[in-house]
Amino acid sequence: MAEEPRRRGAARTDELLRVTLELATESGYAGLSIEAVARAAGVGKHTIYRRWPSMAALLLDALSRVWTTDLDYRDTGDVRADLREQFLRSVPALAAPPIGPVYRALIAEAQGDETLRATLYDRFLRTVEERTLARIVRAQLAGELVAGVDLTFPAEVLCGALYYRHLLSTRLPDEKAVDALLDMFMAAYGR
Amino acid sequence: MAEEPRRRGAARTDELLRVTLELATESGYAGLSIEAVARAAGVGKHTIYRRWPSMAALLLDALSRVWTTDLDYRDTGDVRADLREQFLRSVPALAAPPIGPVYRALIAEAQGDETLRATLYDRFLRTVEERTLARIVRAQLAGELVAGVDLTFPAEVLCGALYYRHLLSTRLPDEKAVDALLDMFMAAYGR
DNA sequence: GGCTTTTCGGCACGGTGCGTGCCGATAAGC
DNA sequence: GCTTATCGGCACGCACCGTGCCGAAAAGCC
Repeated sequence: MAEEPRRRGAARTDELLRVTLELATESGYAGLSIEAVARAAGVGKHTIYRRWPSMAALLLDALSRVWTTDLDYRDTGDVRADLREQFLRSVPALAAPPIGPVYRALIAEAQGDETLRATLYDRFLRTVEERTLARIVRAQLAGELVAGVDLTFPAEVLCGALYYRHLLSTRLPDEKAVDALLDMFMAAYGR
Repeated sequence: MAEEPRRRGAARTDELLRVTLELATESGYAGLSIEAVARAAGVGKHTIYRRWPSMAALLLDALSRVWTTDLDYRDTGDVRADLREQFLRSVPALAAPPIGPVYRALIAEAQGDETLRATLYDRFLRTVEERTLARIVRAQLAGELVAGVDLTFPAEVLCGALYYRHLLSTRLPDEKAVDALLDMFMAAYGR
């Protein structure tokens, strides 16, 4: 039994993030606590507290590891099809472990912590809104959407409608919902 | 010191809901626990557990007491103005105590409890969506909106966009956001 | 290579809330 | 006036929080 030497520093940090995601996958939302991560990693709690001030901070970093940038929209020249594909692709990705449980845990903690709510928005949701905005602005410049309209809020509405279902209902956004959302968007701004 | 006789039965139940709302107003989200309610009401924990199986159940009933039915839309014949008025009116009502803290506490608990999430949706959000739908269907029948379109999803999108801001961002829906949302809705379905 | 410094795992602590069990007291129902 | 259900109070074991202290082990330095 060759004893693995104790890892330290950056290697430990990385391993802790990995263990956190594993734990989220196996135990789900309910099992996510600092004690549980320490136990699963065979680590003292100090080793975690030295790196992150709270469970929320740890979860934010863990989420960053898997919040892949493949949320980028394609640009086939058909804005409706590109939005549709991306929306439908993001639904299972957001709901499945490890993203789903970690995300839910953060949302829950953020309800009682205004600062965390702002951080969560800045690090994840704002990016989603911005990329959505970028894609529809490109469509606007290409003549697919009406010109002369500020699309910032419409981009937010598109994202908001999807997250509303994720977080507040038990129905995930399905094809029907996504199509209806895009119907509304295209009816408003399509040409 | 005329001792108030111990209240029992329905009177106690009512008082406990009142105390819960008071506690939410004074201590906010963080102070909401069964122990805290029992302490504030001068009551044994059993007295609460006998009535509600969990904090979430207690909060749901408490929320019902203040989730006033004044979320009803007016019907002045101008659907955009009626929606706008109602949206702007609901924003501070949802954010302020006691609704704000209680609602946040429920959202937080619902993240780890699928059943609660469904109950929360059924008892509150669905009503909001249905009343919104009813108002815009009336407008459709009155010829204010285009005919022959199913407005179920658009009603959900309207509500979803507002709740998205409430729960996931630090910016409450303001006049600009509501106007932009209504711009999109009217551009899509107005005549 | 030997020494110092930092990080490590392990353990224990007090604090808080959970959900339950057991009291003797008290109000309600008959 | 007597029975019965509910009451408040207290205690328990459990879990997690965030912190402190320990001796061991790795990393860094000369």
